[in-house]
Amino acid sequence: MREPADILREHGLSITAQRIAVLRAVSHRPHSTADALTEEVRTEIGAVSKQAVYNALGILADKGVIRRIQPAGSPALYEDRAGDNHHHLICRTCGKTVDVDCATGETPCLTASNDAGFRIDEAEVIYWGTCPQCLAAAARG
Amino acid sequence: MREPADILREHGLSITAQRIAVLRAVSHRPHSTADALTEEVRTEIGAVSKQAVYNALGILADKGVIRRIQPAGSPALYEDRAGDNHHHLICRTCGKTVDVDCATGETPCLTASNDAGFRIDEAEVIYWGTCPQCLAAAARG
DNA sequence: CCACTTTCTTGACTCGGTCCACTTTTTCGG
DNA sequence: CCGAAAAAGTGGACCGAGTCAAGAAAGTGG
Repeated sequence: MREPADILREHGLSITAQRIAVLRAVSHRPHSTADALTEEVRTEIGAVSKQAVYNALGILADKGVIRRIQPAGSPALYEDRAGDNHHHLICRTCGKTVDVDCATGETPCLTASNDAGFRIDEAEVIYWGTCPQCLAAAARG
Repeated sequence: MREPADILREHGLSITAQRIAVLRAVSHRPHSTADALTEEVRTEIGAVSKQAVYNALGILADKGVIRRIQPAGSPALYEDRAGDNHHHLICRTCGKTVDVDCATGETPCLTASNDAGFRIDEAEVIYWGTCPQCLAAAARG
């Protein structure tokens, strides 16, 4: 990821320590919750309000700089890989989340079998399963 | 859907007025929130506690009788079409939710391009877009 | 450097959902 | 049928994630 300040400038956003730290945190720890990112930001700049973090995450997600994913039964996660509409694979046991590219190409799966007249702009895909570690743990008993 | 009481019996669940009414409500109004279903159940049997509804929805979803979907930014929705792993198409503007069958077959999309060693058991797909009505409304301006 | 806009802070609050202690129903063996 | 024992339901407190709102503190542009 490029310099956080540049990214903010390019999107016409004011440049603040909080936003820069949030961007760094997302980039450094993708697939983290707002809470975890707040922690990370605090270790970097000392203090932030939870609101500032939500604010930054919200506007950055709006601008398409970062991406928000909201898996069922979990708080929202944020990642800096945005704009390529890749998908996610989540472990039901430990919650580990990994990126997956879609087999069908660049802007994948954007065609439903029957679109019912909708204009579709995004296909969100989450694969649920069990990660290798948890599989091994289960096998051991 | 078959007789609610039979369904409950088949899954070894006690037969209660609340559960029957919940099943009927889900069947009658698919893609509803727990709250809306509680309303529906109340008109049918007079009163239920919110807990009883959550309880019934939870256990029925566990048994695979109904399916729970949790779109980003919305409370969970429930539907009685379960077990065929179909997908959903949701309007960003009005929230209308419709079912879509997957183009690729019976148990669709269960293969990620790179499974990272996970054992995948479900592929959850949500198409986001704008429904015909909202498109028309936007065009009128 | 100053006015003005944007952002941050703090703290209350909402919403969806869960927990818990207790009462009511169901179920099932006699 | 009847009467435990088990399963569900009730009501109310509670929780976590996220939002709202008002005032304080930057950032921005002339």
